[in-house]
Amino acid sequence: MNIKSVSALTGLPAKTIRYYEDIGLIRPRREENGYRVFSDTDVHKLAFLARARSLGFAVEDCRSLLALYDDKNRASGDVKSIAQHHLKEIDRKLKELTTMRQTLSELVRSCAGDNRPNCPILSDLAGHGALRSGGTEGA
Amino acid sequence: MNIKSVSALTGLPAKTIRYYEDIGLIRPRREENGYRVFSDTDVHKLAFLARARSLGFAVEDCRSLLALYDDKNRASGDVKSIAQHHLKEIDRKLKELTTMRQTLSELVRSCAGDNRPNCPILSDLAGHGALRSGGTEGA
DNA sequence: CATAAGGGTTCCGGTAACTGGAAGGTCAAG
DNA sequence: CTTGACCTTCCAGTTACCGGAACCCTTATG
Repeated sequence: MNIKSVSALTGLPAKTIRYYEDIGLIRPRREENGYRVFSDTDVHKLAFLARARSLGFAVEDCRSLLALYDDKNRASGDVKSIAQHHLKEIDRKLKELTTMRQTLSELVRSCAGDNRPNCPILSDLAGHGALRSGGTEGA
Repeated sequence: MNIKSVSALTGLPAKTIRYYEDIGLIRPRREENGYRVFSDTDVHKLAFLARARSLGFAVEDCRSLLALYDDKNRASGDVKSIAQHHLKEIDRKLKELTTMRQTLSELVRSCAGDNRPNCPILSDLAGHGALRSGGTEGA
């Protein structure tokens, strides 16, 4: 199986597949002419990676997950631990984005969005920095 | 005002302030000895940038926003347009993260997380790639 | 006067996870 | 023999910085 077919099969761009080889996530054989040859196992691993990445796992997490997957003596606790950590990260990002969204949507709502210069969005951006003092010189 | 004070005042690391100068967001004067001297205007701009960045605006958006802020003949519509675009991006990310969170939390919940190897998380990652066919060679 | 502390400066490299593009080899078809 | 579709490697760029090295300036102190 050549890279194009694997790409079609896994949904991963060929560039990404080469990259994954570069960083040692897979080790496809080579033909005489230098072309990569992907075994079913390689394809399976790539599909695994694609799925894990789509769930937002970092590539290094994916490496660990893949290793655990290969290890038939693994403890599911190790897997769960990685997933929980990732889940926390997601929650952190969600919280941050939600806060941003809240503020930003209020600002957008309050802005006329016409030809006039008056703009609550800019006022907020400019005004929030309540600089205590320190300015001893002019512009 | 030297960089340390400005850093304390704006909450931006000195490194970041230098970076913002590098990419042309501010242009502080220099003393004879090469030290940066920040005017009140510089500090104000940096506070503006800090606030905009905290709302998730990309640095290039910040550049545009700063330009609009400086332009007393701006149209608030231009500002609003940038903000709305950013808001859409935030919504996109929120949606993506929410989907991830949903799947991931189910997987985490379903995993025993003990010493046994059986793991629904790994099963999901491995199983989702329903490879249609194509495998003509073994590993 | 030497030096140490605590500023400041520039420049280089690294981060995450790829993506785009150049330059060029391989292979089957016409 | 050339065209076109593959494949290869390698280099650069992306985003928004951070860490660290190597070095300068200033002031205080023994």
